[in-house]
Amino acid sequence: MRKRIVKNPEVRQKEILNAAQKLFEEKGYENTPVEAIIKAADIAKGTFYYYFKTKKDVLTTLVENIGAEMEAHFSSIVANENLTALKKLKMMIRGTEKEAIVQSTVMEIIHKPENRELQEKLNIYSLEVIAPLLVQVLEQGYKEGVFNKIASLESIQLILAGSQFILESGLFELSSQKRMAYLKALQTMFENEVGAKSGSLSFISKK
Amino acid sequence: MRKRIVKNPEVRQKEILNAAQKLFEEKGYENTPVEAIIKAADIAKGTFYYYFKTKKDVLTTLVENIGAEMEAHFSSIVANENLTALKKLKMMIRGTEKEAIVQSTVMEIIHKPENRELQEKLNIYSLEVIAPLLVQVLEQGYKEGVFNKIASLESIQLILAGSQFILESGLFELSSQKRMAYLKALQTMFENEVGAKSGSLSFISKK
Amino acid sequence: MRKRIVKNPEVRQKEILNAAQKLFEEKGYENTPVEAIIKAADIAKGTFYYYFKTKKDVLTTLVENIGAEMEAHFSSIVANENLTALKKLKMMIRGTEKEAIVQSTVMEIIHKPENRELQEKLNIYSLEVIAPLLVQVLEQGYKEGVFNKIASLESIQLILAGSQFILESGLFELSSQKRMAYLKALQTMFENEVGAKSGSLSFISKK
Amino acid sequence: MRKRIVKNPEVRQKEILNAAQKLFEEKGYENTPVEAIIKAADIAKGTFYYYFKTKKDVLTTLVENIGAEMEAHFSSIVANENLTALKKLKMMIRGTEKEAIVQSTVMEIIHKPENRELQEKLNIYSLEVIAPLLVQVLEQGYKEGVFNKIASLESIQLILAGSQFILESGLFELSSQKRMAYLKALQTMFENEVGAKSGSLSFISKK
DNA sequence: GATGAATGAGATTTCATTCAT
DNA sequence: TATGAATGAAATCTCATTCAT
Repeated sequence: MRKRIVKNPEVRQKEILNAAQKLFEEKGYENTPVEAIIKAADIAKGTFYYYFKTKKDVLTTLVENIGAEMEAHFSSIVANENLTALKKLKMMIRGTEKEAIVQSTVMEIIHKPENRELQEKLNIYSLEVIAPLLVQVLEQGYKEGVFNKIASLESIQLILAGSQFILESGLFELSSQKRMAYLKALQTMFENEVGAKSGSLSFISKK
Repeated sequence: MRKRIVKNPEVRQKEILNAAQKLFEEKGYENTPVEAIIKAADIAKGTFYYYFKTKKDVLTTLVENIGAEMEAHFSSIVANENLTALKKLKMMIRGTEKEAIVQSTVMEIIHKPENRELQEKLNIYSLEVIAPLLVQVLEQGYKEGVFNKIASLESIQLILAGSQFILESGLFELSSQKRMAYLKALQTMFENEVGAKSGSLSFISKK
Repeated sequence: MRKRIVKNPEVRQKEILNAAQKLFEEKGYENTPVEAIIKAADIAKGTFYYYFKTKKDVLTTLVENIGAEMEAHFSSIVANENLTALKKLKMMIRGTEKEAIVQSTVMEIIHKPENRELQEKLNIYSLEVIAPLLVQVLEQGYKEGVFNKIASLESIQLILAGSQFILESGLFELSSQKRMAYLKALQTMFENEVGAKSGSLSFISKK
Repeated sequence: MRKRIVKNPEVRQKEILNAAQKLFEEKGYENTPVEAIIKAADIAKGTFYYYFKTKKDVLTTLVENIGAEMEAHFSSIVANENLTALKKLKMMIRGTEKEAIVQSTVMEIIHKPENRELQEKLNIYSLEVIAPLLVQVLEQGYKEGVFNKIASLESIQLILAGSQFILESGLFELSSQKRMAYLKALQTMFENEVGAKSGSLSFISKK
């Protein structure tokens, strides 16, 4: 029998989650047997089911955590008083170098078609949490005079949802030309929605 | 042992599809074991796999058929030379009474979150097939002078994808107020994209 | 974490036994997880295993206690110098009103087929402890002249074991007629074994 | 993947049963994991659960089969017109050399304490099937004049049940002396019940 | 003495899929 | 073409028991 290793439950749960995340990342959710998670986390099967009701439960928790990270990340951008609305928007849409790295892990997982489920949950999260933050930035932009309309939360969500489905779901194979065309469309729609000068949001479609 | 019942292959395949569609509708794709399909179709397991390579293959075929119906339906609208672009747009977006019925079956299936898979495939189909038809109508509208821009296929797809995810995925519980707000946003975006007079596409958000 | 509640060890053990007995009674030994016992006794798992080596150990202790009660009960009957052998025999086999109540709890537990284990252990106990007491009474009866043979311990045990298996195991569904037939057979066998007049032990089969 | 081996379902079931019986015999029911049966029968796990609902189901079927064998065996003895009642009784109780071998397999399984469950079922079977056959023989003996009473089915069942519990359950460790004492008691009880001359059933307790 | 996280063996279930007939 | 027994991977579930704190 394996040596009993007692740990702080939260730490243990975190470890299981980390192991699972790594595996989901590498193989996808469907292709990761619970057995693999157990081995990676170096725990007993019983322990797994002691911490999580089902395998899907791991996924849910994972997404919730990732979502919370995203929220923290974007919130901090929005809260930063030293940035202009445009700067913020750019950071939120394109990511900065540093943040891009943070994102990469998350996004790699998300962008695999096997991870549809994860993806979908995260998309929902984006719409519910990130979209309102975007709106805040747009309002700031309106105050700053770079935008002359305030886009509704709904329209932002529609655009976000659309771009997630098309650009990030991995359900479409997009040539870089195709992708660019979508980004251009996105840029235009955004500019329209906020009443920004044409081209002012060109960072959206800049490679 | 069951009596060996030989049937016209196409008939047999249709029977399996019908049985499967009904079950997917009721229970969702994931919650419908092949076992259930073969019972409903009154065939042996082997027969199922004689007609379909995999369970997913049934889904794919089903979606293709539904998609083809959708395409036929929308194509006929688009091809109808007696209709104005606005009429066509309205019919395509809202459906006429008759078509609404046709759609209902399809839509019932689609709107359940259990049917993620079915839904997604159909959404893709919509973007690939219906969106171009919509663009054709928009072009007709441009010629007719009701629109003063030609929206790009990409922007139409983005909008369509967004509204499908938010309004039709069943992933969000939408109060009728919320739904209305989204429809309004959709209307505005559409009007912006085609350069139509504000309110000219009010049918989108009319209850 | 639960507050650490320290109690008198004997009290604690008694509480665990009581909780277990109640559960075994209701659900049977096999269908009572240790989990249930600790909840009922409001203790931690570790505490359970501090007091009892195994789950079966609880059962054993329980049976020993019940057995000791039974022994005390029957011993007191046997030791009573004011009773004739026949009276004693009657009390031991039929029970008096008062004793019947005492027995009821025990017997309720015993008579369920789920409680095979408990039952079996108690049956063994009966054979080892009660049977010798019965023999003592038979010897008294011999001295009193109501019996003209002294039955061997072995024959008494065989009869006792048989009647326990058939009449009290709960493994057979017995109509009252059937049960009566067995009791009659039992009476006759007993009378034969002790050389009593036919009918002198009729209390065995009296309803 | 293992080569698919299709067999007549009855044959396959028999094979599983045989494998299980052998293992139960060697290790006992509780100590035989389903996994072991699967390996021994060289089948897939799915196949096991395709043929048997649960592990216990195997046991039940096994006992039913054994019971049927027993019945056939004893029935043939009873039906044999060339044998006297005493001969038959002897064969049924002691077994002939040949039959003893047949029995040995069965009995080895049964006599292990781990197999309580199997044992109990078989005991019940004995009482329901074998006891009536015994009564038939006793009736034959009555006609032949060797017995002068006809024992009731109930009394035979009580005796049988008692001897099974004490002598064959494995719940008691019996010295050969002790065993002999029980057999003697049994002999006497039997003689009493059928009104046979004392000693006429001495084969019961002959070593 | 007391706690509850951790263990791991094993039974079941679920199911898509394969293949000998 | 059609059949259904057979497969096996994987998810769960159930639990008695252990042990570091």
